[in-house]
Amino acid sequence: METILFDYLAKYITLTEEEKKILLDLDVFKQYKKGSILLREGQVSDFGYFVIKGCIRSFTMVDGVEKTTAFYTEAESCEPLCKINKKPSTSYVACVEDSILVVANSAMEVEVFEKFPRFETLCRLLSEELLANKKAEFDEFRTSSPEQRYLNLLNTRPDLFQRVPQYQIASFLGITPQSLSRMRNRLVDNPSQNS
Amino acid sequence: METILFDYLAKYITLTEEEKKILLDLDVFKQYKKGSILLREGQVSDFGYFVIKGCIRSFTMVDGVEKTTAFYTEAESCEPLCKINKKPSTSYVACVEDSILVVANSAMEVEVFEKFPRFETLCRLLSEELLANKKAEFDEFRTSSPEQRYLNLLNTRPDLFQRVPQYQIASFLGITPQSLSRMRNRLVDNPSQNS
DNA sequence: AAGATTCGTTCACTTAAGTTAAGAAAATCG
DNA sequence: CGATTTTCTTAACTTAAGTGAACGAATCTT
Repeated sequence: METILFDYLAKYITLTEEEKKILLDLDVFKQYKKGSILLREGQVSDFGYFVIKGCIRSFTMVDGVEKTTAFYTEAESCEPLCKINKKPSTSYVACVEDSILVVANSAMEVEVFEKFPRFETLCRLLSEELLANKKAEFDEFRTSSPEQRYLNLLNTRPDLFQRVPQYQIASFLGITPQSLSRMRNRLVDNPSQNS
Repeated sequence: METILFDYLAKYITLTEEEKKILLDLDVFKQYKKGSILLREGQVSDFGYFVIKGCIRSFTMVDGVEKTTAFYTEAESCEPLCKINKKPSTSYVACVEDSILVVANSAMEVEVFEKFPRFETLCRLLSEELLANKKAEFDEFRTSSPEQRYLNLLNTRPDLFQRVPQYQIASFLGITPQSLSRMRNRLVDNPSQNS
């Protein structure tokens, strides 16, 4: 179980056994059942989540309708906005599947940074990389049609279609479930511009 | 001129005079004329940009058409993806106006981190905050119609409409210039749901 | 100031997404 | 296993965005 976390971190720095122990001693591995809500609108929470196994999603409620804004699966991490800006959350975070997560708050991070200063470099690099990736993903979204976004998601995250209800994928693509259903028919009837 | 930079940084940590001097000694303030291209598709560059005065934008070329993906104005910073992943850039960065920028690369950052370790904490916090903001902005985009995005941009960055050609704003909103022009007419004829 | 280019608007037409509603299919739960 | 709830699909209609083309206005250039 820890190996998923340490393999992920190994891309940035190699941890010593002692450093690994510091992390494990924090007792950050938690299990959640499908449907568990980790963060609610209005809450101010300090916790971030790293997915060991399973899938979590964030969404907002707009006029009583869920709008899914992100999916996080194995080796991805979710840092809610309210953790950074300390304001009540405007979104929800919930488990799409039974999940095992690393759950940590800012106090735990500071504790680790003190015992183990290299960890802050790691977090900086990680956060810079996540930012760069998020920008690239946003650029892609901004410059694509719903159909291109759908085909792109099929290529980049095919697993999501097996794990997640379609209406959640639809709002993730910025369209209604009806449009997604219709679009898929269009594409099988006329499989022209699939990449 | 430096005050814009230091005021910005003051939100995160208060710099000593000595620390300020270290930054100024790097000689990072540069002037560019409107239209200057800072980064081209295919280049691998290590530089990031912080806007002191002026406006820069990033865009990609898709089938010979520019797609604007970001505008950066006073006290905003632009870290191109190629700086992080060291791969050839897929996008351009250019000056929309005559601009004064802080231009710095990774080597300069490392130099500062060594002389002045608190700067790394600052960069981590900054980068975490930028990531959180980018996610929020993306969420907003994803869950809005083009019209809502336009009204939202009018509220949040009204200055852009004075500084930037409309066809660039159109692709920033994810639509064509024709659609934007049409939409504005619709809204003045029928000023119903403006916030 | 004249000429060239860029930019914004308009128009007619096509295509796709939103909306509302209904029902089928699948998953969940007792 | 059957009942209930959730999810997906289909359909008819409405609305808005994409496309291609044309033209005038604004802006650069020299």
